Amino acid sequence: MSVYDTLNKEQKKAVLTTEGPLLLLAGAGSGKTRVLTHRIAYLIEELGVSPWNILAITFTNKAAEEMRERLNRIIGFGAEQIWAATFHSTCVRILRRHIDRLGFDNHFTIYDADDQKSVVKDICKRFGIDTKQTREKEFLNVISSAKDKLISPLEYRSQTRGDFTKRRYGEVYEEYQEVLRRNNALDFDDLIVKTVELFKTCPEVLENYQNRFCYISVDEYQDTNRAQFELIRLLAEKSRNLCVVGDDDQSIYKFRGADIRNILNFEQVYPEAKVIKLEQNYRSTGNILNAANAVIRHNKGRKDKALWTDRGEGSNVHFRQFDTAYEEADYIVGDIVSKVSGGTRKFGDFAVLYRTNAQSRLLEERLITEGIPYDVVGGVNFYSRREIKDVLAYLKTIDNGLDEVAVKRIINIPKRGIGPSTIARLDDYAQMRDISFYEALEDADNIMDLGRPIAKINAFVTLIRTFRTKAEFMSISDLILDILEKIDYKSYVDSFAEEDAEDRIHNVEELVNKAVSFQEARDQGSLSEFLEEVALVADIDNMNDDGNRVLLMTLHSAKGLEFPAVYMAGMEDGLFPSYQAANAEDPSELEEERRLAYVGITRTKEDLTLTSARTRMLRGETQYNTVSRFVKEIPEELLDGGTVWGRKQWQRMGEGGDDFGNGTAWGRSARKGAGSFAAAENGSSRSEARDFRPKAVLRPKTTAKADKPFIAKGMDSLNRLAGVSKGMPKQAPAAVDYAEGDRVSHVKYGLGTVLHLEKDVRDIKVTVDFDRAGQKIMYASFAKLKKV
DNA sequence: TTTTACTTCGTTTTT
DNA sequence: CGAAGTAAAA
Repeated sequence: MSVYDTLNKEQKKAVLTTEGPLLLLAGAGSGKTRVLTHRIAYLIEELGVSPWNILAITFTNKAAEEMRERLNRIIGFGAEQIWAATFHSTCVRILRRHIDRLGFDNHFTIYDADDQKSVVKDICKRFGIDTKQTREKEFLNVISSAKDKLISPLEYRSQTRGDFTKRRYGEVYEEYQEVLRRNNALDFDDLIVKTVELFKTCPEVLENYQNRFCYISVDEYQDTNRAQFELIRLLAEKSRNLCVVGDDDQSIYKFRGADIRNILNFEQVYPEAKVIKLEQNYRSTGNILNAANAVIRHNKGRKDKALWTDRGEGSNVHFRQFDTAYEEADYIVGDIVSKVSGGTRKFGDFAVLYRTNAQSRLLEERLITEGIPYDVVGGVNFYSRREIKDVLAYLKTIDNGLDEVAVKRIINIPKRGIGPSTIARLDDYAQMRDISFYEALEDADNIMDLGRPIAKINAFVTLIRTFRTKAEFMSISDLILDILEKIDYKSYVDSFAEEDAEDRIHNVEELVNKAVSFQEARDQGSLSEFLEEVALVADIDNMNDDGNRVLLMTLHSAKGLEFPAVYMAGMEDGLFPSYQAANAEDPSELEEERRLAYVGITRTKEDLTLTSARTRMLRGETQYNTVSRFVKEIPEELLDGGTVWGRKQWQRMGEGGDDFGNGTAWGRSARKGAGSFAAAENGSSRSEARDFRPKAVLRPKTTAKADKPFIAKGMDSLNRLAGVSKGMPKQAPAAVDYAEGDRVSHVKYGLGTVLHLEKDVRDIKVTVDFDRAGQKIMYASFAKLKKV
């Protein structure tokens, strides 16, 4: 039993409390994952519970993966039988089996935000709704929050009968669901909602899962919404062995429907529930913890608790204020460099956290010029890149012809001369005959007033048919490559994106690689499975910590992670807390921001630095901000304000700064006064070397960003970024100077062995087995492999 | 039908 | 400032 002796008293109690409902209030860094995994191990090894009867739910794939890894390590046998997955993937797995009972086809596709938006856009057009007055996003917000609360279109309508505008929302909601059904598609919220619906309409299916999942645990419980609560409630109804783990102070997803009452009222719903608090923190030093406690104390309506540690005080929390955001970035990067060269830290020890994704840009620019390896988590999701979505739309069309959004996306990609008016005609026809859009395409010959485009449509249908046949026997990666070749995607990309064509092709190659590794992992998974996996990954899931790189991410993405040294940048009122949260009439919005600050602070093990800038460019305008109130909530004795900007000074300035009207100068006057260029250059030219544009050089396009294993290696990568390739041959090389079996090197992946060479229509397809990065397939003209 | 030139508008946060 | 969307021209 020695394994369990490493736990503290409360942790041990939590591990041993296996029967009945259990609420585990686990503060940041209190070892909750450890408790969860040990608890499961205890169930299996000491109580003889079958791994097959255990369900462990998390929010991110990364967390699920970590859970599985740890379980593998501590459980000798059968760990892989434990169902450890996210809410969403759990639901997909269940729905793939049973959704036909709800009138869907089991090959349903999953819609992301883009797809949802185009559905709503289409509806608005048909309903004659002006999307300038009410944006698509607004409708989607309403729909999503209704779904979070398990309110069906019907219920929504009856609840909002009196209100004219809301009735409108109801109509759109209803039609939206109708369209999704026709397209055989589900959005993210539907995954949960439909599973609940399935359980409620098919008791025997529910019972089946109730019998299987005898022990259920849910991580990050404070972030669950009503629908997720209901899902869990149903599953646990029979066994009532439900262990939820959460921290109300870390609830930061209210905007996504998280209902904190799930955790606050747990004991009412489960009167027999036991409650255990974990308050000992094993992560941070005393000063950091006290700072975190001091900040969160300003929130009302939280479960009372205070983290403590028996580690020493550690160093103070650092705070620096700068004139401009450039100087802020400059300082952070410089500080990292000096600590690394001083030998106290390595790059991988650092994380820079910020409120909004846009803030990453400046930091990246500095990091690149300093040649520091870094990763950005988030930003534009890999799978929402235009080029990736194009390819995926082809795959979706092949897999599920009912998915109208996908078909419409690619019907004219590359340009085939099928324009909006033709599509409108096809739409009308489909509507009239009550068939799907794709079926209308197949029926093009019978549509009278179509005219010339008929031939083009037929060609498209034939193309898709060919792909469908090939999909039967081809691997997914080969299918993708075949699609790329047949539609000549490369020239298409060249035509619409001259500058960053290379990056885009690179991204597509990366997708091929993902397909390869997917198939290796799953031993030939189906196309549906691939598309589903792709739809459910978040950016954080792709993060691998084995690179010794500085990490940049939003505070939201940082939840659940920890780092020896953390910078929280942009600690300014108006940015963090955000302008709208600070000015909202509902004080809970500000409290949510404060929890975010709490999350950020508690990511830190040893070194925490808070920074802010007096001036910051936001959408082309200069904004004047005062120091964040969250900084001011930290007691003076825990802070170390540096020599130049002592606390007194910034406090005085902060108070004076209020003249700016909460620190924000929104008016156009600021810009006009400075002249349209001056505003942009002000900050940079004044502070010496900040003007290192042309920006085309440093930041070709956002595409380069999340292309994640991006290692800035001095000039090499700078040249790559600078688009030096522009002068390079666009046309593929007729031959390459390496052959199968040769050793080659790649800018990004390093050394590898050429496995296979294949001549394409206009390029050479190279398969390389890289020592570090594994097997990759790439086009010779873009890969620029060097023989070694 | 496609390309271009111009206008508008926005930033929280994401499974 | 830039992306994205709209109106007009080719």
